[in-house]
Amino acid sequence: MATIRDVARLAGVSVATVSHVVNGTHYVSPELRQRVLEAIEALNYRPNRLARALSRKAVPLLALVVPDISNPYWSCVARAVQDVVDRNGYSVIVCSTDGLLQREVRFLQSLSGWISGLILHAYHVTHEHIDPYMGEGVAVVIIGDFMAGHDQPRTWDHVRGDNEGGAQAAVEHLISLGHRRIAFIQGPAGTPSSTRRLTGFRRALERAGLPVLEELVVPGSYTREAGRAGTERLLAMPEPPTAVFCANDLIALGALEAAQQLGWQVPRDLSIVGFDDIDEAARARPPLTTIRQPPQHLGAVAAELLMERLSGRVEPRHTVLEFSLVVRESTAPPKPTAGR
Amino acid sequence: MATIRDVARLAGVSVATVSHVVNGTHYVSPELRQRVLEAIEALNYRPNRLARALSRKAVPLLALVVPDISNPYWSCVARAVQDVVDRNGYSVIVCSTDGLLQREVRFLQSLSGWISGLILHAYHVTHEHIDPYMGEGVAVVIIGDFMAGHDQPRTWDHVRGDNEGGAQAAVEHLISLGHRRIAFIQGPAGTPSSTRRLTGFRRALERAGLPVLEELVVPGSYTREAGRAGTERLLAMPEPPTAVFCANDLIALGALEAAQQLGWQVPRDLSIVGFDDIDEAARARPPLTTIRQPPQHLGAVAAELLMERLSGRVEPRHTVLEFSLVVRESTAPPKPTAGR
DNA sequence: CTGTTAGCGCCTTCAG
DNA sequence: CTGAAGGCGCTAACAG
Repeated sequence: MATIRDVARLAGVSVATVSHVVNGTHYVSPELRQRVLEAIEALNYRPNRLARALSRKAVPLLALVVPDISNPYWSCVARAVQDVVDRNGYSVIVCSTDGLLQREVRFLQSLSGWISGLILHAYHVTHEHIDPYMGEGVAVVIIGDFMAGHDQPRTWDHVRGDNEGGAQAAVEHLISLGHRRIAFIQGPAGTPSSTRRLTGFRRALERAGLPVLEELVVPGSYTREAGRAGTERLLAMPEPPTAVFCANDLIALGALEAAQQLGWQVPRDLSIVGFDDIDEAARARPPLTTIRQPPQHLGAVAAELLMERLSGRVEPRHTVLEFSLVVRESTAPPKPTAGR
Repeated sequence: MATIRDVARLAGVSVATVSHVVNGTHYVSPELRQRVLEAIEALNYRPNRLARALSRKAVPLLALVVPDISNPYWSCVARAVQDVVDRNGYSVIVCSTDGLLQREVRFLQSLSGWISGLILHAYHVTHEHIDPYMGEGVAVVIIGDFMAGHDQPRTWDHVRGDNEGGAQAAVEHLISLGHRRIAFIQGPAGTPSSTRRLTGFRRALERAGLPVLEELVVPGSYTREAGRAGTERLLAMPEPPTAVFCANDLIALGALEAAQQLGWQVPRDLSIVGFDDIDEAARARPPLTTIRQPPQHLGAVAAELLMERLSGRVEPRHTVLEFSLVVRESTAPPKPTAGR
């Protein structure tokens, strides 16, 4: 590997000049510039990124840690992050943890010291896990809720959606349509987002003076399959629900498929509402009523917070994204004869 | 951040001594050792990985680039790689490309210069993409087939399964059971693995003197959903196949579900065979007949090749993994009355 | 505008 | 066994 000195020697200039043309950090006369460029070409010189980072005291590498990059929600977040970050000259390493604490920690470990910033959706990980690995130097932004009962992000930036509020609004929409037997298909057990969406679900019911029917709250995960399974189970009940609120759009999409396959018409026989408003939600047939909290927005905001931090801001910022209810065609009043 | 000099000063020793106790690279008297350890503790000293890497001329970071980490096949490969690599003191960054050339290239770009080794399943990427980014210094091992028609891995290590042979064996198994109308649900269009499995499928048919019925070769992707969809399509034909060979186990699992949901009994009404033998294959009901080519093996071999390379081997190695046909309970002779 | 020089933080001979 | 000194490849002041 050729070094900057080799280039300087071949071009007959000093290393500083080479550095300047490489980094565009200073004016260099066209002639010298040309000679330098030729030398670089001839030697196939590539700056050593390690040395550069050590010298600049700044690593142009960022990490994004999410539970499941194959979930369209997260891949959308990732894309948004990359866009913002690219424009600022950083690269980002995306890590998928499958929601496993062990893998979350492992990533932090192996990344520690190699990145200057981190965007993290923490299923499990909390301050005590992160602090030892990510010291002073690194900027951390948390996306999504921390576990309830744990310390909330303190020194870091934090951006999250309003899970409780969104869930509540979704269920209130169903109630206002006249639904009384409303089911909830949950996300992965014990995760902050799903837990909070459940809270919102309960609250809406309580506020309307409706009972929370525990048998209509079924476990799940953030997948289409879980939506299918949960729906099949719900619709097989002696007294099935007339509406189902799903912890995210993927679940809702699965619910839609399952219901249709079983011969139920949506929304005539069953209303379905999702959460997030991923791209596919609008493309479903019927298009999905959902809580809009676009992942690209989340990703962009998180990345921007990170950029700000990296360029000097010190006081932590805590952002709650706004949501909106998007009423499309998967919800309608229940049939006059309740149940089936 | 405390540096090694701070520690040395506080402990009243030289930096070399600190370095030796940190790295266990030399005997240090118990007394000094203790003092150093205490200083490290007191200062919360952590070696700067960048500086260490620059000095040692060796980065302890590796990357694994795969199309889809949420696919159990690849996550299994990843786990195997991590195990091997961990034992050797390396960390590995896992990147999921979704099979997009753009993302493959982007990773190479951003990783270039930060890793000392790379394990890569290339859907699209070839020498011309990789060479510019991964120079002399980095060890590359390719897993799986390169695109046909492109240069095969030259200077790098290469480990792959026998896609053609495996597919051929699978189909021969079906033929030997008496099947004549055999369908194939493909993987993603144009990918090396799926293309080669199709070749094996064709060859088995041809060798047995059977016609290749093009309408029974349906497009797909390496997902359960594709298996479902393909199967629904096949079984809706006026003259449906009596057996279906799936480009991987995930597809086969989807096929199984779809067939059962449509009221077909497997294997009585339809034989199904998969490829790979992921863990779920044996747990399916009925357990899946498949081509065993265990991903953990692939991962382990790839990682070991990488380790060897990193510790000095120079001549490239090219390994073809053996496969075996695992006959379980998803295949049987066709019903006497062919078709349905 | 260009060249010289002193680090960045660590490792590693090489004397003592 | 321990400490001093040089170097990894690059950047950034600071002279000239």
